[in-house]
Order: sequence, then C-alpha cells, then structure tokens
Amino acid sequence: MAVPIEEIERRLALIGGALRAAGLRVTQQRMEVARAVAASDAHPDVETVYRAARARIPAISLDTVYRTLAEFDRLGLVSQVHAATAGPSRYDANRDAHHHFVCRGCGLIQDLYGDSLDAVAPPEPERLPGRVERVEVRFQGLCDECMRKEQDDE
Amino acid sequence: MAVPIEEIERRLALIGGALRAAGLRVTQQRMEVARAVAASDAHPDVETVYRAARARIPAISLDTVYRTLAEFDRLGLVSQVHAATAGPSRYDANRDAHHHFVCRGCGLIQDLYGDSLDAVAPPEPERLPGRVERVEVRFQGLCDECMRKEQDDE
DNA sequence: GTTACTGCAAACTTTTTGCACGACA
DNA sequence: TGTCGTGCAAAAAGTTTGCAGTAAC
Repeated sequence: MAVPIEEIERRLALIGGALRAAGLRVTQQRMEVARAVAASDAHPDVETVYRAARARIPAISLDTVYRTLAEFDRLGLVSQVHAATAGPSRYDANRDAHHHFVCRGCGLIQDLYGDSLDAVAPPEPERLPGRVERVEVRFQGLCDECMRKEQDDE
Repeated sequence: MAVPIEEIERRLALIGGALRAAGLRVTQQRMEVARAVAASDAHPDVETVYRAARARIPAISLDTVYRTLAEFDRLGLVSQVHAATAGPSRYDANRDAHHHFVCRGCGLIQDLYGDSLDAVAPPEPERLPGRVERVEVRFQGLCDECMRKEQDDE
C-alpha cells in the first residue's frame, strides 16, 4: 500500500518489456493487472487485484485476472506467496531478494530485508535432491494486533 | 515413506495424549488419520491420507479426514506445508525443528536439518510487526528428476 | 488481416457445513 | 447415558476451461 511511484513505474516497465520479449501482447487488461500488483506491498489476493483493475477497466473479468497472474508467475514477473492460514492465492510483485513475516491470525504478510537472510545456504548442498533457485526465510508468528485480540479473548 | 517405527509410535503417542489433554475423544478415525500422516515423510495431501486411512477403516469419510487434520493443525500436532506449485493442502507430522526443499516441477517436499538454519534470526527484531513463533527456511528449485525432464523437452 | 486475448458461462476441484445416527467416555 | 464425532449429501469457495467475439500487432 506504500510502494513509491518510481518503484511502481519500474515494475510496470519490467513487466511490459518482459511481455514483449516473450512475444506476448501488451494489452490494457494485462497492464492494469500488473499495476494493481505492482502498486501494493500487501501481497494482494486475486479478488483484490480484480477490484483494483476493475476500477480502471470496469468490464475486466475475474478469469482474465487469474489467467494474467498465472502468466506473470510463469514468466517470473510475480510470485505466489502463501499466508500462514489457508485462503485464496496471493501475489507479490517485489522481485528484489527478500523474506517474509507472516501472521497466523490475520493473514498479514510483511516483506523483510537483510543480507544475513539472503546468505542462508543449505548445510549440506551435496545432499540436496536438486538445484536451489531461490531461498525464502519465513518467520511465522502473531502480529501485534492479533496478539492484543488473543489476550482480550481470555 | 521411510519414517522409523519408533518415530511413528512416538508421534502417535504424542497425538493421542494431546487429544486426551484437550478433552477430545480418541476415536479410531482420528488415530488412523494420525497414523497415516505420522508414517509418511512425503508430506501427504488430504486425499493420500484418506486412502491410507481407508485401508484400515473402509467406512471412513473424506470430510472426517479434513476435519481431523484441521483439528490436529489447531492443536499444533501437524502443520500444513505448501508445495512450490498450487494444489491440495499437504500435511507434516514432523514436530522437530526442520526446513524444506521444494521442487517447482513435481511438488516434492523434502525435510532438511541443520543448526545453522534453526539459528536464522530476523536482522532487526525490534522492527518486526509481531512476535515470531517459528522460522522456516524454504529452498525452492528443481529436483534432479525434473531437471532431467526439462532437458529432454529442449 | 491474423492471431492472441478477453469475457462469458459452465465445469471442475478442493474444502466446508447441516443434520441425524452411532460410538466414546 | 449424554454428548461429541462421524458419515452422508449438499453447498460453498476458489480456480480452470471452451468458445465466440474483439483488440493488438
């Protein structure tokens, strides 16, 4: 919800370019879906992206949003992030190395940065069953607000 | 698929005890669902647990398996793990500190152990939006078999 | 002008829920 | 014996797909 304008523009340019490079069409719908994910750092779900895109293209359909986000994911332009609690798929347009704090109460997902986290490596790489492409550290817990709520219940 | 008998028994005892401690009934169905997750280290999905449980209680229903796994999750006896690729919920009865390698090709999830991973901590704990209860390092990539398959396609 | 993309509607998969019967404590 | 848990069936939620029209290149 507080991604700087320049960062949004940078992400949109990246996505537009990647579409062209992949031989795909740069449609209004795709760019508005791109804008909706790129403009949020709250890791929005499909429905939220849909609502944001519909504010600019009233006739856009939910299945286009699904298809578009799946396509972006395939191209590596966004990635799915899992909340601590089950629910609809959520997406992240932040392509910089980062990690997450996830709240098991309300579904909050917050980006975390740190060289020490980026540097985490498997203890015995030779015993891995494959090749690592990405490392994500997930800190799971309860956010301050949910902690307050849990105390009120007791 | 290769959890030692003693470890399975240990997990079953833990689950049975926790049910009693929570004032819940220790039913045949619950214990067979427990056995099915406890006996696998392949992070089975609901359907797989259902099939394993049905081999011992033919009349067990899928919704009981859903309800039971959700209950176990609430009690902290199992946890959901997310594969790299979307699909049905998968469960893990391994309560020891551990981490995961996940393959984006086939859905493989393999447990990893290492003190260096357990010790990973947030770089600026005071700036976290809440309290951390668990840390999981996820190595995402492609397993050996999927790497081979991807080469064959080119 | 082609062809890929979109919107619509319908289907599909996964998960949840209400209710009456049966089993655990 | 009382109550919790289960099975059944139906519904809800989330996601995918086929097709005909539309827009991008």
